[in-house]
Amino acid sequence: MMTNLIAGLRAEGRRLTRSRKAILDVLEKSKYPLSAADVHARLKREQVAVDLVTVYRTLAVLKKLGLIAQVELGEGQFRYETRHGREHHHHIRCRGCGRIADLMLCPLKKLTALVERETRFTVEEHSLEFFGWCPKCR
Amino acid sequence: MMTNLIAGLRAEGRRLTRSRKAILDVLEKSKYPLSAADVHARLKREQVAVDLVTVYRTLAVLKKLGLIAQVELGEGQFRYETRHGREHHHHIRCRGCGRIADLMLCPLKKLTALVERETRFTVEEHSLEFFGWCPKCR
DNA sequence: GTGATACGTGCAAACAAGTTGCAATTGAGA
DNA sequence: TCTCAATTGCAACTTGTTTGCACGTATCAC
Repeated sequence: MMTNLIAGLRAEGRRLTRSRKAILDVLEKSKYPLSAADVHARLKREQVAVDLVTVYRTLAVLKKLGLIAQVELGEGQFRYETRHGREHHHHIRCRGCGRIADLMLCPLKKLTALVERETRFTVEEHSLEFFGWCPKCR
Repeated sequence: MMTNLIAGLRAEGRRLTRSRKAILDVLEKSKYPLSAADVHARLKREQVAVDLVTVYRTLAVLKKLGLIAQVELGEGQFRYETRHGREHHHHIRCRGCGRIADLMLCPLKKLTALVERETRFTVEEHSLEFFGWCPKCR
């Protein structure tokens, strides 16, 4: 949210701009993760003129600040969603219509520790996605 | 493996070709999932002349036949690995060097049932990937 | 408030991954 | 061996994402 945005940007000597606010705002309002093109289209719909390139650059900044998360759902593109006010969660995507729903669960705490022990990697993040058919497409 | 390949192809009125054998073979030999470009490079190294386009088309066929699985590891590209002789498993990828290791575990049976009940989707597949730092890059 | 400066933006162009159209080639059944 | 549809290679294209550069503008010091 805006407080975090300002603080995060400050901390890196970066600036708060109209575009950044607008892009974060679009993501905050969406119920599911958006692609760069999605964000761009929504900004246009709201009469906010921001270049697609700026959307990409801004998403990179917001991601680095930890304000948004990058998600891959088997589409060959990235999607982004806010972290603000949302619990850690995962997604399910319909193979028919592409509908995406949130799953407010994550039982991987213990598993992460196990993975670290087994592989000697330090786990920083994980992604868990389900794919299937929604009621309408079944 | 070849028997499955032949049977699968037959069943769809498709043919067994040198390229298809070679591509499946490359995937069988790899210890980690490969991108289309990786497969292409390895074929070239083995003096097997196959166009990159054919690699893409073949990967699509093998995937449809269920002989290989498509994996996304946060790189903005797809990777593929054989299913033959390998248990269902997941991966961990190093944020430093990109090294990919297999994780021979998957505790999601129960969770899948839970997801189906909650979302009313029919779950067909899931992906679970970890990201972190390998011992060398830490 | 004003000015200086480095960060941010738009536009065009480049890149990278993956796809498509089409003519030439080839596997597999008759 | 012949036939014919499936397969392949090549070129061109599409889509998603990144980069270079000149211009614009937040922010800080005064």
